[in-house]
Amino acid sequence: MDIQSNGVSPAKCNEMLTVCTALNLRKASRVVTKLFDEVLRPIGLRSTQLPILVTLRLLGPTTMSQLSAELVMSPTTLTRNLKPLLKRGMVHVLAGEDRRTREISLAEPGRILLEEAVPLWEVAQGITVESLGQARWRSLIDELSAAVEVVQAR
Amino acid sequence: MDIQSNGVSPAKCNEMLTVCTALNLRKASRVVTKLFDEVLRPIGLRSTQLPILVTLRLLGPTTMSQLSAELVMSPTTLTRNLKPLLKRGMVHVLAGEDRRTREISLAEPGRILLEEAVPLWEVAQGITVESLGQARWRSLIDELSAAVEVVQAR
DNA sequence: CGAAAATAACTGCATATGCATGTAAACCAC
DNA sequence: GTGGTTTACATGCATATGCAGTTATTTTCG
Repeated sequence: MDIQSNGVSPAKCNEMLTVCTALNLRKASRVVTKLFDEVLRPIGLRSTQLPILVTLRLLGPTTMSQLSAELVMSPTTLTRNLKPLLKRGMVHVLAGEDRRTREISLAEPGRILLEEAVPLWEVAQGITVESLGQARWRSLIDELSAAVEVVQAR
Repeated sequence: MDIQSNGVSPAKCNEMLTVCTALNLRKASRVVTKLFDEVLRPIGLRSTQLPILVTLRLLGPTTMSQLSAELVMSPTTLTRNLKPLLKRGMVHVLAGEDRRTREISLAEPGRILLEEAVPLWEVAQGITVESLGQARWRSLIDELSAAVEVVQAR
């Protein structure tokens, strides 16, 4: 509404910080990831690594593409994220039948680590649910799922 | 319920992937960040950098601690995130009166870049709001804010 | 005042994230 | 069946993220 601009208005700045979808997601992501990382630290797992083990347990041997699609993560990122798990012998990576592909699978130590991780995950998960309250938390999860679906499909 | 364990049950794995607060936040964060990055690319700004400029515009000259608290970001991370902006001359970093601190401020090119960024931000923001629908989006923002508050205060 | 404690920021390390590009294998068309 | 296209994955580059530990300064207290 200003006749001559003196930069973006404070009001606009406030609005951007308050309602920005990306910023709010990133902030919440940082805070919650930090919580899960703390709880998982005793067994040396990161928030990003646990879902990889869980997905492998569920899918059985699979390819990079499949796994990255399942995790909604770029194949590039998955390549790197597998490295620490591979170094610790938690997963196997073999050449696939189609020799362009890799066959990723959960190694025995990974299966055991996953078992150890579940109770810790329950703790971290419980903290988030209780902190937000069941109703609010349920709502959050629903909307996050919806967001992933609709924005990705765009 | 199994009498003898054969690893974490598929049902449990499914549950973890579906309801994990950290995983859902990270997935949504990746997808939405990617959208904002795409839209902001023409002016060479990342999703993380825009909020820094906006916050500086709002706070005026400030310190690392203040800025990082405002952004809900570790001071460590802020140190690195400022580097690309500093290299491009978008921000000033001077010694503070208390010589342990730095005085961070928005440089003139940063002020201009911020003006260019606003209409692009509106586009990305609009896409997320429309994709989710006003009601769902509003709800999402509210719950994300709540999540940051309660989990951080924990 | 001077030593210990507290504070602000940075660095080394490890991982996370994705674009652009490279490489190899499979597929497809003629 | 060979040459172009497509597919699957990896690498180089740049940034994002935070812990542990370091350095410089300030504050606190005997």
